[in-house]
Amino acid sequence: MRLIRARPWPERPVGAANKSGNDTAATRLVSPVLWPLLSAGLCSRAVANSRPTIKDIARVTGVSVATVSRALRDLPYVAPATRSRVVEAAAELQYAAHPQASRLASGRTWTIGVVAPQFGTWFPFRALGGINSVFAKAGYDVLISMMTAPGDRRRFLTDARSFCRRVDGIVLIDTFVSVEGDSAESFFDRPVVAVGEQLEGASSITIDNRLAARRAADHLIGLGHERIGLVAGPHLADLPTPVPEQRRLGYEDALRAAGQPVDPALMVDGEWTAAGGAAALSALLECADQPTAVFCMSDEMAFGVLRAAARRGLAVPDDLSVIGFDDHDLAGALGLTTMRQAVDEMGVRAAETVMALIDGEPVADITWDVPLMVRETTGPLA
Amino acid sequence: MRLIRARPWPERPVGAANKSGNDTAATRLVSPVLWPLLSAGLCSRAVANSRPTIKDIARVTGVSVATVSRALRDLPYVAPATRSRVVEAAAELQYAAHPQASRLASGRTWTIGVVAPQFGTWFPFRALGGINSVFAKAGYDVLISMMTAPGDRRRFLTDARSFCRRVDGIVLIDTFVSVEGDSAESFFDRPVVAVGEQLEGASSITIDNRLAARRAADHLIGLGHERIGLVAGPHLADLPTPVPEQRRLGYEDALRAAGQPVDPALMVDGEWTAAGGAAALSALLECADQPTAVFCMSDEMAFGVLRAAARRGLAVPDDLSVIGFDDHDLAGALGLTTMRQAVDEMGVRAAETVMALIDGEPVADITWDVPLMVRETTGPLA
DNA sequence: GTGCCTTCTGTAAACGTTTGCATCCCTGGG
DNA sequence: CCCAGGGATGCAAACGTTTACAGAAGGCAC
Repeated sequence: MRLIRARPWPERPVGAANKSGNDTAATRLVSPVLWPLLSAGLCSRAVANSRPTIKDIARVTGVSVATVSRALRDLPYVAPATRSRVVEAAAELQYAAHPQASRLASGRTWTIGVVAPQFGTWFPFRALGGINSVFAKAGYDVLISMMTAPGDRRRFLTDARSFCRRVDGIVLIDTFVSVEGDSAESFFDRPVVAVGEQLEGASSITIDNRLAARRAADHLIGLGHERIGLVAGPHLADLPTPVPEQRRLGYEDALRAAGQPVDPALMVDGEWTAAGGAAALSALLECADQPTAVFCMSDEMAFGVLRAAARRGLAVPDDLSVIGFDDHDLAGALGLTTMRQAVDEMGVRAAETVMALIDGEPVADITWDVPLMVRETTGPLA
Repeated sequence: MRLIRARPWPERPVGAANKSGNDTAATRLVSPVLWPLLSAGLCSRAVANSRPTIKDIARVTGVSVATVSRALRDLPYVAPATRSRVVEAAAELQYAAHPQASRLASGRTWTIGVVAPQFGTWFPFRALGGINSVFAKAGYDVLISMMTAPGDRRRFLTDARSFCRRVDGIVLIDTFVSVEGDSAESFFDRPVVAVGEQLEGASSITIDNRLAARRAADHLIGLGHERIGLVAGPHLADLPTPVPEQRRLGYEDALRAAGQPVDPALMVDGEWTAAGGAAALSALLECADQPTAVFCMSDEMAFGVLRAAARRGLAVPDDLSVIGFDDHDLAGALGLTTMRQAVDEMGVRAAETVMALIDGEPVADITWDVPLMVRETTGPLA
């Protein structure tokens, strides 16, 4: 991709030339259209700085700024001939509206805020990819913001209030913020869509974690396994998410429905990381009655489990079946059986939902399906 | 994290109440400070909408808006007593400056644009994490933008020009944009820092791909390997990056320095994906003279190679040594020997560099070190 | 011809800040 | 006592749009 030169009249010593009007042809670097205006001293600072304003277009075309504004925004009540003259002049001058001015006057920012506790982990990152692709097409800017635990509450509130004003709508990703005594929409004063969580006053795009976990465990049970370990993700101190609990409950649901005992010794902590998953498998294998299958609450932990199994010489799935949760980028290539959480698609849908809300259309909460992806790490009990 | 109620005077039917002044005590939901102003009809629309402006603070404290503006921004020439009165009133009214208005008047947007060809891949994502953490602390907003091949050039240019105006500085991640006939800085009219690429007129944070690749191959050579395969990433059609070629050259440098032949049959395409890496290993193993070690241009491809090796019953590193490139999140946990490209640190540095440029400080280009991380997938020739 | 739409255009007032300049007051040196 | 100087403050003009409102011109029915 090549960018062509964007500034046809660059770096001229503005103030002097503009005011004294003693330019010679040699120093003329301005657009032919603009030149008469400049030399007549009719030019605003912005133009001299090579940024034409709506006023300059008005002067070039001989209409008022109001008409220019209407013409460029495709509003009605502009004569076709006038409109095309204005549009042409704008193109010639390479006019682009000053975003801040337009926003101040109209109140519309054409920006969407995407808020996540962090942008260093798989989930928000994948969601952001989907979200961004939609907004880019629709002409919205995407402003990202990490919502961290408020050390200074007053500062935090000011920031949050200020943030809202910069955007037309908000997408929350896994923030698990509870808005005390107020709905999300009225707190943020903007349409809000929550991905991966339920929030009062916000539309939500979620999955049924409990059901999905149950179906993962059911898959193992269906293969004949009777000792099924759980590699759980812990609660994070500053993130009050119900997700790990829901997945644990789903796992227990499946065991109970199958008449299997729920054994705390089979439930270990994997820290949401591959290294944690590897350690978790070691812990599980120290059980007197070792599991023949393991359900991991995330694919990353499952990768760790697979690695640890390989090092111990356990064959997967013959000696040990492993199922994950997420359908991480690498899961397919590594053959991991898992529950597919289509985060990018959820992000796309979240973006579409925000835009619908902004346009005043009614929307419904969505529970996204979590299909089982059977690959090569699960098999029948040997 | 809990958010306390942000709007002490919500949802009152503004126009009517404000103008007619017939409010009863029962409908009083406004702040005690604000109430007298409201009932006296002294209130601006923004306040009635529960957004106090600088004018309201001026009225409450009995000073001019200029003084309020100065006081809140810690400018000199404000009496301590005045300043504290203003600050208190602002806190009481939960005042936050209107971002667009402030930006229009001052020209400073307090926003940084981060541009990448896509936000769905490992590199820009990790970089964004580092970049965002810095800017969040420094009080900058982060605006992300995908730079896609311009289908409509005029539209693209307008967009680019408009984008620039929204930001104080720009971070380019792996965009490999060439700015025809103009330097990046003058094209964008803003300070520009490029991560992972060199660009005229931009400060760059890069690695020496050729040298790093050479050191990866040297590591294998040092272990005694004499048939070393290369799993290469292809050029992507719309992304004219020199990276794959540089890494290939580094690989060849190492072979030549060791007196080993450069055999085209040992260089195969891995498509930058794990699946592609797996396929690439299959191709390599069809050589008459099979490689005993493989250098992969990315960790993701290396993961695919490891997986394919395991399926074929090849022991790593005894039958096959594998080295990757990147130090992907999972590389450590999976024991992959690799060249560490500390993308998040590079992102942090890029962010700091942009801020330095904005503040007018001089900065130098940086070549980031790429250390060898020896783990468990490489070993001496058996 | 008159009155009334409709279409088109212009005037000017927002929008909520920042900032150059003028003014006022106070202090201290002469 | 006068005057210079500087701290503190206010006034008002930007900044570049959008938009309510007014008015002009033309068409049409009566």
